[in-house]
Formats: sequence, structure tokens, C-alpha cells
Amino acid sequence: MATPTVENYLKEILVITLEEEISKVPMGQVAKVLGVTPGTATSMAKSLERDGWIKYFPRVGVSLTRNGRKLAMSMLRRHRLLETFLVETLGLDWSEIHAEAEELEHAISEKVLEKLDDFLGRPRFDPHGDPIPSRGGVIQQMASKPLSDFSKDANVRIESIVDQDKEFLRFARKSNLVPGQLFKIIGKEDCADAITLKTSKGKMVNLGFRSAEKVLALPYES
Amino acid sequence: MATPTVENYLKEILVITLEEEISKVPMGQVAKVLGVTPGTATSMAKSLERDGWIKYFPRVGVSLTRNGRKLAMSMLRRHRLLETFLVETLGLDWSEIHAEAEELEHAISEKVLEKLDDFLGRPRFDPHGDPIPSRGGVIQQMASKPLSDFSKDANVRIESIVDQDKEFLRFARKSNLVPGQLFKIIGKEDCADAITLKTSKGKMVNLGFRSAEKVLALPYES
DNA sequence: ATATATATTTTGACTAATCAAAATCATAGG
DNA sequence: CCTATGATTTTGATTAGTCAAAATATATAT
Repeated sequence: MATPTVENYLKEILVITLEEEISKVPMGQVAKVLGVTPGTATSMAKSLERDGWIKYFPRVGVSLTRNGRKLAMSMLRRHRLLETFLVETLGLDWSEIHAEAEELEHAISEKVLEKLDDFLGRPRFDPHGDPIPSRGGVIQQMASKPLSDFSKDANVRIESIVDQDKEFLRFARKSNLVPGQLFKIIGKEDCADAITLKTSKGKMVNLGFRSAEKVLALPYES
Repeated sequence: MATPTVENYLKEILVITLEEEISKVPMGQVAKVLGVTPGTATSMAKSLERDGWIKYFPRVGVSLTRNGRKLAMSMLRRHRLLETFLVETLGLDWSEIHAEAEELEHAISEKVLEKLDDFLGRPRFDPHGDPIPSRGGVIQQMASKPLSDFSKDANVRIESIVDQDKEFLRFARKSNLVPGQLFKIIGKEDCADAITLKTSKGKMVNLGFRSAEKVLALPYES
């Protein structure tokens, strides 16, 4: 059986692979997201390859094997279902569920997970708006893109917040920057590095580009 | 922070202490319940003492310090609340919740636990009928005793099943031998090693003494 | 193309948790 | 009081996961 550490490495490698659409994740990035030194990531890569979870290309990066991807997908499913449970059922704050799910995902069995899935009504998206992989490991890919990629006057529906930073999540929620919320982009000043959004009720939000990149949205027909 | 291993050692030491009403648990017993070799238990005892969780009396046994007892109680609380959740909310089988809770108890935070407690309506007993320690670590002790200790014609209320054996749990449930159920002892033959129980509806159950020892009950005023 | 900066790997060391097997202690009988 | 039996401890070894710092490879920029 895979240890929690192994599960974490595989899940993070998968997330980077999906997010950046690359096939080989460089070791530096692996080390960074897992909060370990580069040397640790390298030696872990060797163990993971020995156990058939990943393919390791020295000085280039790592990619998941079929088995590795399967386990990583299963971890992502656990994580996102748990986050849904923590918000929907227990009413935890949106900004604290990530850390909690991070722990629980290693302890919950397939059996309990499926019961939980039933209990929640088989949701397809988690509270951040990210898709929950199916039992088979299929993930519904969305065509959302960062707010910074839209142009003035576009109508958008917020899909997810990429950043996991507590401060930012709190700010996002306070500003109604939550999955499902509709906005119109009423201002975009490239030279001033700023985007202004407005809800249908007239509530306004100002974002710098740095932040706008962290908010994914879909175009919305008004 | 305590590792899951440490948490398990402390919890098991507490359970033995409560069950056998002894103050120093011998290393052999520790090794047995944790499924490790005696040598491992000894070396672990030294680490646990070094970290202030227990007091270690060489060649005699171990006892919990104030801190150790506090953490152990907290683990027991987690375990029993989780078992309650798994049965009440997710509808898992009574015979499989122990193993599941055993994993989850190390991953659930205080915060989530309290939310769960609220969600469940602050139950005082778990599905086995064992008391759930309060947040402060107080445990409601019961005066229940094994069925084999009652005499003929006694009215009893089942409190808990001591054994964790899957087969036996299944049998117990099928026979209505569950916490809360009322029975009258209508037969007790010491020489035949058998006890016969009857529900108010006339359903009968036969138990050998070996099994009757595993079922705890309280006297009940009919 | 050469030097400099950056990314990656290697090396040596450490802690937690475990086992097997040898050594030691304790005690209950004779 | 001595010995056999059983419980406990010691010893030496292993695996997973980690770090710091030195060594090496790669990429970048003039």
C-alpha cells in the first residue's frame, strides 16, 4: 500500500500536470509544492519509480505511470469530495477546508468514500468549482480561463479560485468572488494593471492582474 | 505533535487501563494489542516517556501522564464519535466501523470533530453502547456487567458488546443483541454452560457462557 | 563561446518505527 | 535455595522520509 507521503507526491504531480498541461514535471516544482528540499524530491522520485508509480527522467522531470495516475486521480476525488462534505454538511469555512481535506483524504477508505458520495448526492463539482473525478478517474475538463484573459465588457461566470492562500480566499469570498457568481468586466486597464468587475446588482470589485490570474471564469451569455 | 503511532499507543494503554482497572499496563499486553513485538513496545515506551506521554517502570509496565491521558481520551472521543457518524449518517455496517474509525481518528482535527459532534446532536454513547468522552476528557462510567453475571429471571438492558470479532458482531445483531435492547433471562444452567434470553416480544436467544461474557448489560426495572 | 546563474543530484547524516534473535530478569515449584 | 519458564530488555539491522551542503549539469546572457 502507498503511504500518505507517496499519495501526496502523486496527487501534486497530477495537479501540476493538469494545470500546466505539461507531461514532465520538473523536480524543483515538485519540491516546492510539497515543501521539501530539492534533494528530497529527487530521492523520492527514485523510490516512486522503483515502485512503479512514476517515470523519472533525470534532470528533466517526472511523469505518472498508468498506476500512478490512477492513484493520484483517486486522491483528487477524495480531496474534493471531502471538501464538499466539509462545506455542505458540516458548514466549515470555505478558507479552511483545504488543510482539513489534506489530512482526511489519506484516511478515508473507498467504501466510506462511496457512502459519502451517495450521502452528498453525487456532486460533480467541489466548493471551489473544481470538477470531482469519477470513481473511474475520469475528470470533466472545463474550458475556463483566468479573469485576466477576458476583455472589457465580457460577461463571465466564476468557476474556481486557483490560489489556496487563506487571506486571498477570505478576500475572494467577501467580494462575492465565488463559483457560480456572475460578473461583467466593466474596466480593464493594461497599463494600470487593473480589472474592474460588477455584479448584476451593481456591486463592484477591483483586482490587480496578479490576482485576476488566480480566478478562473467561463464566458456567460447575458 | 504526536504521530499516529504515538496516538495509537496512548489510546490502547488507556483502554486497557479502563478495562482492567490497573494502573501499570505490562509491556507484553501493550505489544499484543498493538500487534508489535515486545522489543518494539519497550523501545517505544522509552520514547513515549522521553516525550512526557507516559511513565515507564522497567519490567513492570507503563502508565499515562496527565498529558498522555488527555491525548488518549481525545483519541477515544474521536474514535467513538466517528463510529457514531459512520453508522448514523452513512449507514455503514456495525461490524466494519471499528477499522474505519481507527484510520480516520488520526486525521480529523478538533475543529471538524466539534462540527461533527454538533451535526450528530452531541451523542453520549456510540453504536456499541460505549460512552463518548466529553471534550474535557471526562468519561461517564457505567455499572454494566457481563450477561453471565446476572441470574435467572433478571431483566436486563444490553449496554455494549465487548468483542470486536466480525462474526460475533454479525450474530449479535441478527439476534437483536444490540445496545438498548431489553431482555429477560429465562434460563441459566451453570452445568450446561448456557443462558437463555427472551425479548418482550417472545424472541429467544441462546448463549454459551463464553459469549455471554462478551455482552455487557445493566439491570432494568421491569 | 565563456562565464555566471539556476536547477538538479549526490553525499552523509538523522529520526521514527519496526523486527529477529540473543541476553537478562523474575518468580513459582520443587 | 536453585532452576525452569515466561516476560522483558538489549542489540544490531532495516526502511521511509527528511535535511544541509557540496558537486554537477544546464541554460542564459553578453
